[in-house]
Amino acid sequence: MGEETIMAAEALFIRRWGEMAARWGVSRTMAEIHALLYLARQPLCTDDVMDRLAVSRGSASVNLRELVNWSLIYRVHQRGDRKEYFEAEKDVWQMFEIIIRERRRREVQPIVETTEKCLSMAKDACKGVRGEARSEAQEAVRRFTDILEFCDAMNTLFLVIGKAGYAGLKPLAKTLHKLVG
Amino acid sequence: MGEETIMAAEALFIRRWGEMAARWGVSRTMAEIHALLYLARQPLCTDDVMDRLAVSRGSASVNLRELVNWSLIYRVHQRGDRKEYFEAEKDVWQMFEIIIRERRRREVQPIVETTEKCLSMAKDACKGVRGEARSEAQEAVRRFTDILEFCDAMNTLFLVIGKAGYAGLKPLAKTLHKLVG
DNA sequence: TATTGTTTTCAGAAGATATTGAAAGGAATT
DNA sequence: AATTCCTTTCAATATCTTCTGAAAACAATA
Repeated sequence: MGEETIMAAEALFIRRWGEMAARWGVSRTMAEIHALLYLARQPLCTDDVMDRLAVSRGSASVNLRELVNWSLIYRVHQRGDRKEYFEAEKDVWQMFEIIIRERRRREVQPIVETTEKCLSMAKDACKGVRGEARSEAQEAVRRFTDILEFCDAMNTLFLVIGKAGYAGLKPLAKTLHKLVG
Repeated sequence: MGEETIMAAEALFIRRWGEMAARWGVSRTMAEIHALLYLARQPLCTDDVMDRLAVSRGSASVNLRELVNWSLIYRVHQRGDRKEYFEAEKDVWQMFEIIIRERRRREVQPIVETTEKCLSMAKDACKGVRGEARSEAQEAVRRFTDILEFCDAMNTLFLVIGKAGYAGLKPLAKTLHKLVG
């Protein structure tokens, strides 16, 4: 006992981590590899990943590269071995920051830019018309503005959280608790 | 001019909103319907949705129901009309709260529960072994604990944000800015 | 340079997810 | 009770995503 229990716990965690990721638009295998490396005590190579997760070499290669792109794992080398090994970022707060930063850049930036463009179009439309059509345009202006203001507030919030850092998070939350009631 | 510009702006926004959602694991059509209703000045019926987005009756029906389940849109009725109409929640902050609450319940709760179970397994494993195997188990305990502590901190944070409400968010962010430097 | 070990690529296969459209189900009206 | 209008359901289909495995590319060593 002991060894097998650990393996079972790891397998359980890896599976769930993958399932969760799938629901957030991240490939299951990529997340499973990430979880495997997060739990591993030493760097693993492609074959280790293939064996532990039963995936093909192609899939392991592609997903490992993607994880390296996200900076969630690092390439490391072992002296006297030609193989490449991979090691996960183990700091959970760091992981969080990386994921937020990347997803914001890739997935919220575009919607913000589009909404800004839509807002400007709606404002133009306002000028050109009177009556019913105008009040419709004004309504559109309001909706787009609401979205943008929300994004702005969230932006500030994450900026602050980032600055606070992990250490600062708990005291931060406590302070807020008082502040807010 | 004016009318067409507004339509163009709305179409642009709807498309982008759908694309973004797809990357967060939400069906594109469902998000497009949501965006359409968010922008609409009056409630729309199933046929309106079918016409504007060029989707089938089945798809419209399923996705509308799902949006109602999420409480992101409401069923409304128009006097003298047997059709059902749908109206979106227009308060962006409310939308945000609904989405966060639901996704947490559906998608983060499971990983937290699993991790708790994994932690307890790892702790058990610790007791049963000595030497190398034990230090491996201890490492696992640390990793699982890190995840759980992070989730806990995030939990508190969102609790506070929820309490602050939208009105409170901007002053909150400002206060924090000073607090954090 | 040939050999050997390793990683990457990518066309085709498999799998997962979303959509369609027609039929069945409900409910108000005549 | 029959008709009409509207919504839901679901099997078949289409679409989109991910994986596989073998070949090509690359790189270190002999």
